Amino acid sequence: MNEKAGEDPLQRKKALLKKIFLFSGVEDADLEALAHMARSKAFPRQSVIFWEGKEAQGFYILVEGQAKLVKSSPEGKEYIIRLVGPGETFAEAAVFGDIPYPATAIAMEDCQTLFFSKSPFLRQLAASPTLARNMLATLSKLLLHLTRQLEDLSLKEVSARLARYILERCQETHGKIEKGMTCELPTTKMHLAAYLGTISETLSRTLSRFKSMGVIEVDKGKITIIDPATLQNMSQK
Amino acid sequence: MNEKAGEDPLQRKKALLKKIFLFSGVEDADLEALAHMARSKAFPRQSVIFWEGKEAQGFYILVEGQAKLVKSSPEGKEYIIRLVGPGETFAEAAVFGDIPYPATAIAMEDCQTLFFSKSPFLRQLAASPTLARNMLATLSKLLLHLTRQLEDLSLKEVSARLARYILERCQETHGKIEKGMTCELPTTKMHLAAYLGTISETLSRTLSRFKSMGVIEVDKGKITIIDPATLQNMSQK
DNA sequence: CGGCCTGTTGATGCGACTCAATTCAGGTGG
DNA sequence: CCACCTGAATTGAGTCGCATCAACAGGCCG
Repeated sequence: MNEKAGEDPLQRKKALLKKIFLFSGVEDADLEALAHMARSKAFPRQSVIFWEGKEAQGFYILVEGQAKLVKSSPEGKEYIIRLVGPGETFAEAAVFGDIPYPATAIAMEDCQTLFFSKSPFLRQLAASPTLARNMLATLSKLLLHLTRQLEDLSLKEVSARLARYILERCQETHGKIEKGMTCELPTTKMHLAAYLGTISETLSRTLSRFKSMGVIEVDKGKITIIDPATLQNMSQK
Repeated sequence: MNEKAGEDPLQRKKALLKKIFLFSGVEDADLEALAHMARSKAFPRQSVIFWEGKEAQGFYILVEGQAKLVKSSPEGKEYIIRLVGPGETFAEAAVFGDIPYPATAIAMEDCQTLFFSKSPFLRQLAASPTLARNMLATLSKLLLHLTRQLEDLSLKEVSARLARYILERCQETHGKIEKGMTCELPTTKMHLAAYLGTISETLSRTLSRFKSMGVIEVDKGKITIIDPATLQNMSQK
C-alpha cells in the first residue's frame, strides 16, 4: 500500500493490467495507454453490470468479486453461461463485429472492475499485434469452453456434468487430481445448478447420491474427492 | 473459365479469398501472400477432415460442399456443433493458443477446401491488422452462435429450437420472414436432429405436429412457412 | 422471536430418448 | 423395367431422467 506503485492510481492500474493474461507480453508504452483508458467501475452485489441485447460499449476486467453471465427464459429460469472470477475479462467478444451483449452480466458479490471503452481499445488493438494475438487466444479459449458446455448439455446427463465440474475445479486449483483433494463451490448451490444446466433440487439429489456412493464428501460449500477413478469414469458419461 | 484470373491457380485462389469475409479489406499484397500459402485439399463424402483432440495444424476454408463439426459420445450419439457451408472458415480458433481441435470435422458431401498452415498464417496475421481484426470479428460471431445454442439447449425444448432454426434459415436466405417463404433443410433430417440436440424420431414428431397445427408445410427437404407469428411465438418458448 | 433465503426430501407429471416395426425413396443389377 | 437392397423417415409403445410442485429443516439477520 505504501509502495510508490500503490500511490498513483494510474501506476496501480498498470501494475494490475500486467498480471492479466490478455496483456501479457504487451509493450510497456502500450500498457501505459491501456491503463490510461481503463476506467474503474464498481458494482454492488446483485446488481446488473450490463443487459443482454444492449449495445456493447466496451468490455470489462473483473478485479475483485465474482460475476455471472446469464441467459434467462421468460419464465424466470436462468442458465449461467460462464462464471467470472478475479483477473478474468468478460464481454470481450461483444466489442468486435458490432454485436450487442449476448448475455446479461450480474455481480454475485460486490465487484470491482476495469472498463475499456470500445473504440479507444480498438485503436490500441490495431497498434499492438501482441495484444491482438492475446485477444485471439482469449476468444479461442472461450470458444473451447463453450464447445465443451454444449457437448455436456447435449449428450451427457447431470451426474456426468457434475463429475466433470468437480474434476475441473480440482485440476484448476491444485493442478492435479488426487484422492483427498478439495475444491470450492460457487457462492450458492443454486448458482452451480444454473451453471450445470439444471435446478437446485436435482443438484442436491445428485450430490447426495455421489456421497452415498462414497465418491465425494460435502462440507459447507467444499467438496472432497474420495474416489477420483469412478468420478473420472462418470464424467465420460 | 477463360478469364485470365481463371487460368492461374494462384490468381484463382486469390480471387476466391477476396470473397471470404475473413479477408475482406485485406491489402492486395497480403492477399497474395495468403493465396500463396493456401493449399487445396479435397475430402470425399463421409470422410474425416480432422479428429477431435488432434493437434491443430491449421484451419480451413470450405470452398465447395458441406461439412459438420461434431462431438460424439462413447455410445455413438453425436451432436453437431456447427454446420459449415461454402465460403465459411472452420477450426480457426484452434490455431491460437495451442489447443487441440475441440471437435471432429466430417465432410457431409464431397468437399473442396483451402488449408492454411498454422505458423505461416500467424506470421501473416501479425503483419496485417485488418486480418487480425477480421479474425476477431469471426471468432466473436462464433461465440455469439455458441452462446445461442447453449441458451437453446439449456432452457428451451425441441419445438422452440426447431422454430428458431426455421426462422433463422429463412432470415438468412431471404433477409426477411414472411408467409409463404421456404427454406432448405440439411442433407438429412438425422443431421438436423443432431444439430438441434435431439434425435430423428423426436424431430419427425415435432415436424408433423407443426404441420398439423398449420404453421408449416414440409416437402422434400424444404419447409414453407405458413404462420410466421406463431412460429416466432414458439421460438421464444 | 419471526421472517427470509438456501437447501433438502418426497410425490407426481411431462418431455424426450429407447426400442421395435413399418413404410418410403433412391440406387443397383439382373 | 421390375425386383431387390439399403438407408432414411415415420409411427407406436414403453421407460427414464429431470423439472415441477409442495412441504419442511436449518442458518442468518433485523
